[in-house]
Order: sequence, then structure tokens, then C-alpha cells
Amino acid sequence: MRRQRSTKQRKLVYDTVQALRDHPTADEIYLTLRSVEPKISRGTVYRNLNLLTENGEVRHVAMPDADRFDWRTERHYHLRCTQCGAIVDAPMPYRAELDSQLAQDTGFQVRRHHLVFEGLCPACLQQNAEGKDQA
Amino acid sequence: MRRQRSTKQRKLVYDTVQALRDHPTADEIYLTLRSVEPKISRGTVYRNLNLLTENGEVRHVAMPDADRFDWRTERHYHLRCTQCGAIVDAPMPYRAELDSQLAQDTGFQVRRHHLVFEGLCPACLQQNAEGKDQA
DNA sequence: ATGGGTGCAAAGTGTTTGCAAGTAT
DNA sequence: ATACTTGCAAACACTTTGCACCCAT
Repeated sequence: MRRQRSTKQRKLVYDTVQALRDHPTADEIYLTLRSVEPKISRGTVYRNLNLLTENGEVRHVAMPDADRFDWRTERHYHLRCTQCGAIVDAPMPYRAELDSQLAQDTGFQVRRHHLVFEGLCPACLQQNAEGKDQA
Repeated sequence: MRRQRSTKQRKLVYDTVQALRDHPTADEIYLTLRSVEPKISRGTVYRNLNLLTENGEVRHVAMPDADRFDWRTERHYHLRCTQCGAIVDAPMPYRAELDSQLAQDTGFQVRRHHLVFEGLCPACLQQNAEGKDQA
């Protein structure tokens, strides 16, 4: 059977996800990490992110631009600004009852759901308002 | 100002999305289309899917494997089987109040949300049960 | 006749993988 | 010593794009 080793790189990837709490992409994690461990490779970052996700130590968040990673491992929702791309956690509890309700209604075994809100963040709204004044 | 022309290819792409009601990918649409219009190119299919989406004539559905397209244009939720990849519409109404509630709570201007359930479809559940009997 | 659209192929992006060398156990 | 892991680069999968020709208006 295969046993997972504890390597410096894996620890660094984990620590970086914990440190960067703004839902970084694999590449952002890689770039951050490179200043600490210049020889680390993208492949290693991707592989470790996948391993850590399987282990449940970090959480994978699929976004339209790229896969992102989240230090929070409990299920929760996200809110994305379609203008600047910022992603924040939505202050809204996970509604597990939706899963069981849908299971009842469809015959599927529903494991979970992903909920992503889209809109404009306060900063972008403000910026747009200023831009309009000038125009 | 730019005016959109009506071309044979655009009509074919639209008709194919309407005909394939199982949330096809761009490539599936391309392959289907090729039997009718052998010289059509992937680029044209992608371009027209993007145009039709902007026009609101079809709906774009982001899924982990690829972008998919939906003949239903009203907002609705999806249910994906993580085993066979099937995607079906979730029999659950769009909850617009979540958008306004989150807007209140965060200061974002929330335009919409995407909700995707994940689980196992009845067919895969059945198949797994049979497999287990044999093992 | 204009300028948007098409077909083709090349280029882009994000992610995975084959391989030989390195290293945790 | 064993076999998991790494670094590197090539390979992948999906999508976009440059360009010359075509065609709807």
C-alpha cells in the first residue's frame, strides 16, 4: 500500500494556502512559493494541491478562470466580483436541506452542492460611479 | 455600430443546442453539426456559441470538464452525476431572494448565482449496487 | 461594396504526466 | 533499500485568435 510522505514542498504548499486566504490559484501559490523555495516546480505545486484536497486539508474551489484553493475546509458559498475577479466567502450558512430535498425529488444520491454568487464588489461599484462622474 | 448577420452556421449552432437538450459541450455540438455541415470548423462553433450566449439565445453552463450550453435560457439549477457526468436540470425554483439577501449583507451588487448539485444518478447507483453483488 | 463571418491552423491557458534523479522512511 | 516525490519539460484538453477568403446585407 502507498503511504504519503511529509515533504518540505508539501508543507510549503499547505502553509501558503493557509497564509493566502483570498482563494489563490495554483499559479499564484506557485509564484508566492518561489520566493521561498526558488527551485519548486509548478508540477509539484499542482500535485500537492491535489493531494491536499484529497486529504481534505485544503478545499478546491472551481472558478471560471481557474481552479482555486481555500484554507477553509467546511462547506461554504462564494461571492465573485465579475469586474475585478475578487472572490470572498459568502456570509450565508450551507443549506444541507437542499441536498436532501433534491435527493427526494430526483432519486439522485446528492452529496453536496456548490453555490457561487456573481456581482460587483463595493470597490468596483465605487470606482464605476467615479468613472461615470468624469465621463 | 456593428450589426450581426444571420448565417447558416449560426442558425445550425442554435438549432443544435435546441435539439441536444442534455447540456452538450462545444465539441459535442461541433461533432453533431459536422454530419450536417462537414466543413464547419470548431472555431465557428465556439464563436457562435459565445455570440448566442451574449444574445441570450442560449445559456452557458460552466462545468468542471468544459463549458456546456443549455437551450433553457431562464435561470435554473443543475444536478451533475460525478460518476457518469450526466447533467440534468434540478427541479427547484431559482431563489432570487438569496441574491438580494446577500447584497444587503455584503454591499455587493449581486446579479445572480449559480448552483450545482453533485451526486450519483439513479442509473449509476443501480449499476454500483449490481457491481457490489458480483464482487 | 462593405465589413461581419468562416475555415484553417497556430497560439493560448490551465493542468497533467513521463522520466530520471532525489529523499523520507 | 524502497518507493514516494521532485524538477523539468513535454503533453494535454479546451478555447481563442490571426488571416485570407467568402458572403449577407
